[in-house]
Amino acid sequence: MSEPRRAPKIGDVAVAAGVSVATVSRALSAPEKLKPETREKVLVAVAALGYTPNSVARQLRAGNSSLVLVIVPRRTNPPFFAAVLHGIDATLAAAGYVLITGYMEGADHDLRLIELAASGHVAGLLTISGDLPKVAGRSILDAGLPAVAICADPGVEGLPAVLLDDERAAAMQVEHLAALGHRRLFYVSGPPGNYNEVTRHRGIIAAIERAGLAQGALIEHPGDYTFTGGVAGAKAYLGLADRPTGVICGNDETAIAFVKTVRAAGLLIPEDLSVIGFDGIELADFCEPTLSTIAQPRFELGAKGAQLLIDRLGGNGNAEAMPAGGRILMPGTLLARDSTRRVD
Amino acid sequence: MSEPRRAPKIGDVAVAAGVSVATVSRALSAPEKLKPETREKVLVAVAALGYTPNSVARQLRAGNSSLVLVIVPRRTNPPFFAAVLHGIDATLAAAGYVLITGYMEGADHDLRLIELAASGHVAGLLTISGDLPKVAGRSILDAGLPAVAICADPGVEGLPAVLLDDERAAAMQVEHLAALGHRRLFYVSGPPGNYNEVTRHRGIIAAIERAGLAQGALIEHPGDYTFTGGVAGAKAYLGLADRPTGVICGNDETAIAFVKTVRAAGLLIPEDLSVIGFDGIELADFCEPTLSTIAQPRFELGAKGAQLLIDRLGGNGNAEAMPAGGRILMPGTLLARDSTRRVD
DNA sequence: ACAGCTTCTGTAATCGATTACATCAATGGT
DNA sequence: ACCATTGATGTAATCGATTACAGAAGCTGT
Repeated sequence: MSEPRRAPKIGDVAVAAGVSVATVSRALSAPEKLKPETREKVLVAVAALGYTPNSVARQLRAGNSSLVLVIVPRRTNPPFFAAVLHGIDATLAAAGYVLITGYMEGADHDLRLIELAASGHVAGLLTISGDLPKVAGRSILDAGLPAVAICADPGVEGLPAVLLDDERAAAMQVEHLAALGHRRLFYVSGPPGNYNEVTRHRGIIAAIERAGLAQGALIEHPGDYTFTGGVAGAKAYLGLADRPTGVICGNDETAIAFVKTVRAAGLLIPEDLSVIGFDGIELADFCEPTLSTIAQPRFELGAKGAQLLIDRLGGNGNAEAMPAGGRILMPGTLLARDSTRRVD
Repeated sequence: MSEPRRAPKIGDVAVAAGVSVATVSRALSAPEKLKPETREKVLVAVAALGYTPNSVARQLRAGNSSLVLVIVPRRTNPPFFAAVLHGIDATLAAAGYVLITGYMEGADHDLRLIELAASGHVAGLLTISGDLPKVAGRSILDAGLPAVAICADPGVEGLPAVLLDDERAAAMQVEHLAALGHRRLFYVSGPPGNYNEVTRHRGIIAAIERAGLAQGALIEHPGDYTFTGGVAGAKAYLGLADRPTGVICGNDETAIAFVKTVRAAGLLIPEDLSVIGFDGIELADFCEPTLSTIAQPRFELGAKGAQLLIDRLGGNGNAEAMPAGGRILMPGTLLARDSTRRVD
């Protein structure tokens, strides 16, 4: 194995080009300050040596990082978060930033994320998890990094957030079923206490009142946004003496598992009951029957959140992009497909 | 808004503890060299000031990074890669490393990854994409970082790889269908040229020969490991004059979309045809009918690959963990479910 | 021809840690 | 009682870049 030769440093380039290190540095980061022919000489040397500036050193001196840490909840809903991350990454990359994903996991692990945030490596913070890493009294926000929340609002003062209008979107689930004549509803929720769950629940309750449905029109079962949560919800539903005809699920995975389970028990969808999901992942259009759902603008949520962070990093303390209250709400879209229909 | 006070530096701690900076540094990274009471004094000051070492400075001086860059293909198969990433992250975290995900995207974007690898920030490299970032003659491997490939072998000399035994696993797909009496097969492949596709294709051809099936027993249609690829494959299948009874799909998403599409055309599964997928994502057990597939040990692939990299980073040039040839193959597992059955 | 400006480039300080080396006190062997 | 050894800590060099400041060279106007 050939000894991988030492990476060239700025001094090597300076020697090769016959100039000083300052000139090399300027050739790369402030070209307009150099005589064109000098710059050219340096660039030739850079290319010849295959020089890449050591950005650790650069960062130590100049204090500007190009890394953005994204806090992602562990192990739920990969197709959903993948799309949000895509939006984030595309936007960050266009502005020259690099994305680091930090998965929430548990105390030990989260502590590492907190230290990473305080370590000086990271320029800014995005979170698409409602729960921020917080260990032994230390929060990841203590580092004082510019931060933006996406998809879920951790409810921290002064933390801007780009959110789906969850309350409205959940109301749309109810309104869709109510419009189809369903008078009693079953709801397989998200994890109790979760930001999205709490907000959507509020929207559901309000919509039920507005639709003039009865007091006890809603039967709830706690879920967790997973397939297995959907199965559990379906079993609870099947055990009911008098089953509602409309079913609202906290997300698409829950809905798909719910559908699968009640069909296995002999029920027909949408003949016997209607089911509506939430999120609008690709899969919802490839399951049987195709799933009615509320589509979130996943890519756009990520992109918008990333853009907001970039604006703050750029030092533009512009209120321009940021409405009062620090929240941007984006609308969900009803996709009416085969899993819901008019009640007989 | 209160001015976020300047992060404390090692000098501040030294003053607070009444010792020198060297002592503070040692208290944190080589405690055994200090008198216990001195160390204690320093730790108290550290806690009081909420000091976190600036790891940019540490890294510049000591040269040891704790970041590992993982190259992930863009936008295919999130549930699959999420599980592999989970295995990677869990293993890295246990050893004190932090994961950076770099999505492959296109020339501009990939160049940034190449520069990141050369920038000194990163300790090592993992790739779960068969294609490595390579732009204008520069490869991400030029930086000379310790690297390990997972799931797909980029075919680079000296690059260790942790792989599924794709050839064997694909053969199992054929064997499963052949054992059920299917004599003619349809194959919706992965992207032509892709490492996994090429390897599995070889396994399929070999297994067909061993099973004594006829020359033209296999009809192939190129896919791309996505839902839409599965739909396209199904349409091609439906257009066939004399349809094979056994269908092999490149992955589970392809299979699910395939199933959905041919059922919509009125065919019954498994009565009219059997379909087998590949990967073993959760969803395969929640679709209709449940999907027979080859499960990959996703978490373990990631964990094993990460462990291999950690071993190399630790300086243990131990051949112990690494067999000759630099490849570790892990077996797939046949999950026989409802989408396949004995041909009538 | 020379003072006063620009424009370009070089010298050296600096970012915040780690660590080689120096220093000093305490200990032990003879 | 003295020298060698060990242990604990401090001083200062160092990692590889950026950048404030200084100096040199080239113009301009009088």
